[in-house]
Amino acid sequence: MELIVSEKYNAAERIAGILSKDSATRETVSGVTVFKWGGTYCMGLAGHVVKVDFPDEYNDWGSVSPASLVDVEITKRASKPDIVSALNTLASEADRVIIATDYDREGELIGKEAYDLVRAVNDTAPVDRVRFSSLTGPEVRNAFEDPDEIDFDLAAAGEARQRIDLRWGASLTRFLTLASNQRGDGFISVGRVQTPTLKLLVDREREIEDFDPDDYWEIYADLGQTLDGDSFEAQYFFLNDQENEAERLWDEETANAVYRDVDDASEATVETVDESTRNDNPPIPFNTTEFIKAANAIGYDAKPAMNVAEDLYDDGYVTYPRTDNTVYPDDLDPRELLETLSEASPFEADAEALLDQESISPTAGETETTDHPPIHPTEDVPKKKALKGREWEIYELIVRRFFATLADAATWRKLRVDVDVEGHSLKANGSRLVDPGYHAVYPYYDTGETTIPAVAEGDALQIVESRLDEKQTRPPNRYGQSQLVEKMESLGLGTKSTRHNTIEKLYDRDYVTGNPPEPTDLARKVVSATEEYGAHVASAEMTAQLEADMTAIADGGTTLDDVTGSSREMLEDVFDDLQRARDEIGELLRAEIDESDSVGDCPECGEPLLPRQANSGSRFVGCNGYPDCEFTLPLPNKGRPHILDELCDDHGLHHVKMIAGSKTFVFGCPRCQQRDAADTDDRVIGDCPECHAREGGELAIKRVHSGSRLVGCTRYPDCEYSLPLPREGEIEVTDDVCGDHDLPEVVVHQEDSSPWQLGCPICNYERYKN
DNA sequence: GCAAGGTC
Repeated sequence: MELIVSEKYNAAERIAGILSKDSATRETVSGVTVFKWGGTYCMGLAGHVVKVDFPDEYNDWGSVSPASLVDVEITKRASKPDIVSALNTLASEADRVIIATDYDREGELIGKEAYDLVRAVNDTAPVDRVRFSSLTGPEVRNAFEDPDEIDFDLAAAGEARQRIDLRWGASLTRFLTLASNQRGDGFISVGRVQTPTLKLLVDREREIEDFDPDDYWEIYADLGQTLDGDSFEAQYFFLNDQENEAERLWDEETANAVYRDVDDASEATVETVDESTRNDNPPIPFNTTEFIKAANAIGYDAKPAMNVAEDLYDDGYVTYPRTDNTVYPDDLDPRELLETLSEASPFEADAEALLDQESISPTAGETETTDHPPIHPTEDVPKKKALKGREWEIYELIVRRFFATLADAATWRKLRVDVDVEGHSLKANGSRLVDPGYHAVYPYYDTGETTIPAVAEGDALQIVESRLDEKQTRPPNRYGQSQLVEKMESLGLGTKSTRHNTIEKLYDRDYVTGNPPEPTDLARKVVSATEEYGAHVASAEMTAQLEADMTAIADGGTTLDDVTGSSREMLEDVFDDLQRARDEIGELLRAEIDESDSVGDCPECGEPLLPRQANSGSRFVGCNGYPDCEFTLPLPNKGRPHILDELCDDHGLHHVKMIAGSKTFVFGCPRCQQRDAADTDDRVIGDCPECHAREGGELAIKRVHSGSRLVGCTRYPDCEYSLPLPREGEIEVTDDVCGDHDLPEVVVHQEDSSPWQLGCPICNYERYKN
């Protein structure tokens, strides 16, 4: 017996129909419908039927540290038990198995998963792989006549993605969730695709908030043959330094001066009249992104649009809606499809008009793939009554887009008139649609015309009215859903099948609200936390790197283990930083800030000031309003900060104690410490042994940001030479000079103890080292 | 309860 395995039910049905010449019968195996003819069975999977996961004992978030997910083995288990069971049953009896999953990377992995399942119950039957670019008779028959082998390297590339996504996503999600004491469905989710997508929205929101508008002016005049007849609008322009045409005046004085001239004048003289013809080419075929964009324009969000398209596909009315392809395959005969569509009354006239064109040559986009054709209607045309309102609306959009890709270009007549007013130039642009071309069958684009009357060079026109508009530059707009899908596509984030789902997920997780999606406070905090501590997962760069690695795996240039191994090392480093900053991250993410955690109110914005730790490990007091407010104060790096009840008389801030075992000490008011540090002028005590000969660097006693002191080179950061000094006590620089190092001897005066003869800082450091 | 990717 021979077994054919395809990626989905619909494909299995088509393949069975083609290969059996429609003689295949249905049978049910383990509750799954399969197709049978002669000695052949054909079954469809449902995409991935196995799932990567951690071992069961790692499912308890409470008892397993998120960091341990970095190293634990990843297992696979059946996620579609019925289908796996049907495959087992059929595969165990098969003498030959043919993998016919989609012709793309994920299809190769799904095929390899089926191969593993087959091999578990049957270690002898040969397993072949067939690849075809469309589910049509010639393509499919061709592929089965000349079968190939599974590309295990390509499948391994897909598996690398699975493993890396699971490890990073699950471990970081658990870490952030637990660190912020979130419970239940309030978990804080991050991932390679969703977090950079969210960051796009947050970054744009930051841009909008930070936007500083500029004033500018525009000048308009309404011109007519007579003062009370028809008029048209002309706009002032000038040539800027680059000799480009500009309409915006950035200087109020100039704007007023030009406007006075125009306003005082009563006539304009026509200088030039330019007439031209512009071709307006029809749009490219629908891939998923183009479809979502068009559906968006008629009021559908990304996810609902895809849901309707998937329903239409299931009913057989349109081709597969998840595709990157923008080039119709050779086996699509547009004329034949037009004839079929013309038999359906609502489209008859438009289809006939297209069939009457001199030639029919479809447009094509830049992306051509091998798995599915661009979205187009099938030969099976539904009656309008058979569909719900939304379904018909989307179906009509797909039919009309197909029409548009076959239609002629539209032609516009453009008219440009330049006039002179007192030495100033004004222009008017008119446009008229002389041949509607594809617009006749695709009425979704604006074809508004701007009319300008016939004028000739040298004509004098009346200035009916003039206007000085004061305007301001505006911040960028938020991303709309379809723009976001396009941006994701250009960055390689997600796939045709997932982008709309990822956006939906951002809504479900309370990361965005409204439309266009606006990021919530939680989203800003999650993005800030991941930017600071797990930057790789917040950046689209991770995907770019993964794509490159997957290509290398597929080409045999590297291996799955190498790629996942170095990814794990990187994740380990991320966790080193995360563990150190766990408390700070928790505070950052927690919705309500506990007053007892705060040093006081930020003098700049009033938000609570909180002890934090940077990626580098260094501690500081930061404003909870970050990143909007960047106010900080120093903290020592040694020990954990503890907020005391005692308040500073000068600044009203709590004193801070640093808990560090026997080295525990009271740091005091961070603001006083900052002031004192700033007041301490660097005292030069000698030459830098590292760089004085070459660069003239000198050694000075310094107090650094954290409040600790050192002897360091004045050329820091170019020269990093430094020697330690004690934190506490007043430092006296004596006149005694060390014979070995030519530096003064130092004495430290501490409260409650006799002076500490520290001596030459270099000698002191040598002793300390030993 | 975690990701992203298939598909239903």
